[in-house]
Amino acid sequence: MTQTPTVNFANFLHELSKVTSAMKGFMRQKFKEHDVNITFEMLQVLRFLWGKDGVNQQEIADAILKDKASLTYLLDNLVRRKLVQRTEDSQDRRNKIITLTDEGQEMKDLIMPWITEMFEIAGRNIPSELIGSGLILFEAIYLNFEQQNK
Amino acid sequence: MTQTPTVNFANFLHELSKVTSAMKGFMRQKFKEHDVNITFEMLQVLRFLWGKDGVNQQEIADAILKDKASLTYLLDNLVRRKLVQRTEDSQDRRNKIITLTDEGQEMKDLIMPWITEMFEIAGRNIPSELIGSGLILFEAIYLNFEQQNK
DNA sequence: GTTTAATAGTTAAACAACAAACTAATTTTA
DNA sequence: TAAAATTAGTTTGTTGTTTAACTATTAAAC
Repeated sequence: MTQTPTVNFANFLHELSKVTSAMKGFMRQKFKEHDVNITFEMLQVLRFLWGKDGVNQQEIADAILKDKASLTYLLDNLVRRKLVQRTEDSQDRRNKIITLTDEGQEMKDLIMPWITEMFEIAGRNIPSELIGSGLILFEAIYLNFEQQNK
Repeated sequence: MTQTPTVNFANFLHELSKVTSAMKGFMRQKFKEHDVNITFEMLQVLRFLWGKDGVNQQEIADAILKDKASLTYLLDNLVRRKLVQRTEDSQDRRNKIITLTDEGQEMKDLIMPWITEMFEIAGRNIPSELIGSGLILFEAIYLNFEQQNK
């Protein structure tokens, strides 16, 4: 067990924010260049649906780490843009089933290459073992907080 | 030079979000428990000022990675809570100098231990070399995006 | 079987982020 | 020095997040 100096961790958080905003910024730039009127957060929803369509809001929320109130709001905006639609689930009327519209489905072909490009840039000249360490590190930190909240 | 699979990176982003929200959640919890009416973002401003008081808004914005419009808003909220004050800079009247009030200064003694605790929890049982790898990784990713935007 | 729990989704209010347009002050440059 | 460019800060509009209270529906417990 090693004691990690606080100052090191403060740096860590700072760099982490820089990476997050660089990635968001990259996508925002792409959207702007191609006149695609969506946000990074809406993309998170679409990206999930491109992989698995026809689920309820809670499942999307859990998958992309947002609460259900945020999802309601995000989906309102996606419905307004005619990219997804809500249907009531006749099996369980508490659920609303979210499906992509044709337009929402088609966006995949346009946008997925940008995501690939973003990850390609991010990982440029970085050994995959280093990415692996990052993953292990994140999981360890997250587990530490989980442990704390028990 | 190793090619990093996209799927790996998507995971990376996901875990990164989990860590970020665990940390924000931890602080939010502390604030709530002790009836401290500030947010994580306001804390970022205070934390900077505890280290260096009496600077203009842009310097704070650059240091904590926010744009100046967000800073205007955050400072409005901090002024309303009587934790900081704005003064016009007589040397350069474009500037507004931000200083802590006594109350804002005193909060340091209350809150800093929570930040230390947060970092202590985060780093529990994590070798400092792994944190070091994380830092190197972030800096590399960030530089990749910087390079891209030249 | 009726009461109680839990689950899915919505709403409202306060807070925050981002872009774009704006004012005011200072610096550069021609 | 006068015009142009830069810098600091504000404002507005749209979007996103969080908490808490709320409705409706389903499942569990008694």
